Amino acid sequence: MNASDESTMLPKSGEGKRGEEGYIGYLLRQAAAAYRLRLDRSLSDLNVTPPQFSVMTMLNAYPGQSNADIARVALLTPQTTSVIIANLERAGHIERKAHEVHGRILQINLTPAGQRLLQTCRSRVHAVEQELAQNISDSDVDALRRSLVTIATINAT
Amino acid sequence: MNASDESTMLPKSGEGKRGEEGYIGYLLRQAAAAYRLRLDRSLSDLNVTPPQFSVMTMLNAYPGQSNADIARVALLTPQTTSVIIANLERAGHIERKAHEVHGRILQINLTPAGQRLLQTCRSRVHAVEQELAQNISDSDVDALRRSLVTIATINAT
DNA sequence: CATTCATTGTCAGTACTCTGATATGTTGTC
DNA sequence: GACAACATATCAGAGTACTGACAATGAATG
Repeated sequence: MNASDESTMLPKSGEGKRGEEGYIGYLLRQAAAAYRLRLDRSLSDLNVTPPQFSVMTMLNAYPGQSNADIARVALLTPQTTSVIIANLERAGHIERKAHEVHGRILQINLTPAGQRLLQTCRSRVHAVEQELAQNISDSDVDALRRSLVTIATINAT
Repeated sequence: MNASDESTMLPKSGEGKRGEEGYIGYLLRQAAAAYRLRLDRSLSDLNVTPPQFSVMTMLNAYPGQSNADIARVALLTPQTTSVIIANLERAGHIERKAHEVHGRILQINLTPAGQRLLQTCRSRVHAVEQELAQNISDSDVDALRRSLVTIATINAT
């Protein structure tokens, strides 16, 4: 049951103010949440979250980075990445060792188990990505990527 | 200082795999995080967060909804909106009262103070929205809205 | 009427993400 | 060498968001 008697006044998702006429921030949040949820479920049996997959992908491409490096690349704060990296370390997917020269820096690398896990994750993520691309025209996908990069870059502190 | 000796190998944000060629989920997450951060800072002196603004906007448009209603409209779980609504209630921006007929439902409404606050928030959010729209072509904004609605709606449970 | 089912609200637990603050290590300047 | 400036890591606190589980209310079915 609905709380109001005029429950028919509630627009359905994707219509009116809740659709293409709404705030961009609102649409952005919902789209990101929906996509993340799909990814979440697709990776849930592997006990890997989308942010963890992101960090592992970066460490695979650029091994030996520090927590601060990861934070810069991911456009996140060091405190945030610290939590994600701590969870990855606890699960045995990554290892940290002190930098030879710089005593305070901790260099991070994927463990062999982490590399194998990353491979499995990658195919899952690709599948979700494919599914998405099939529901949007190619030209819209191009515009989408362009716009998202712009939004992410405008005020990237 | 950088953790690796080949620090120049790190691509800058918006370039290569970190740009228009990367995962859509990755771009989506970064764009949503960047936009949310801008909104966060623009509203910080009012002690209102973007999700709280969303909920207040919905309650203004459709007064008397329940927590479960809000969750459905916002495409979030009731647990999530419950926390947001509890914070809004603690701050005195909203009020909850039992439904006359249905004993368990709690209907939510903005307080007068909450309505005034919403007006202030709205102008701030509009400004951020304007700033964004100026950096993206009109046709790309249209495609962006279209794509975001599609993504948010595809598997909206 | 009794049982079942769906809805509502909420508790507990986990993870992600921010701000603010603190301690430690490196570098550059005097 | 002493000191200031910067980078790194980390602690604490708050808000957002999920899954899983539970009790209470109302509706539907037998």
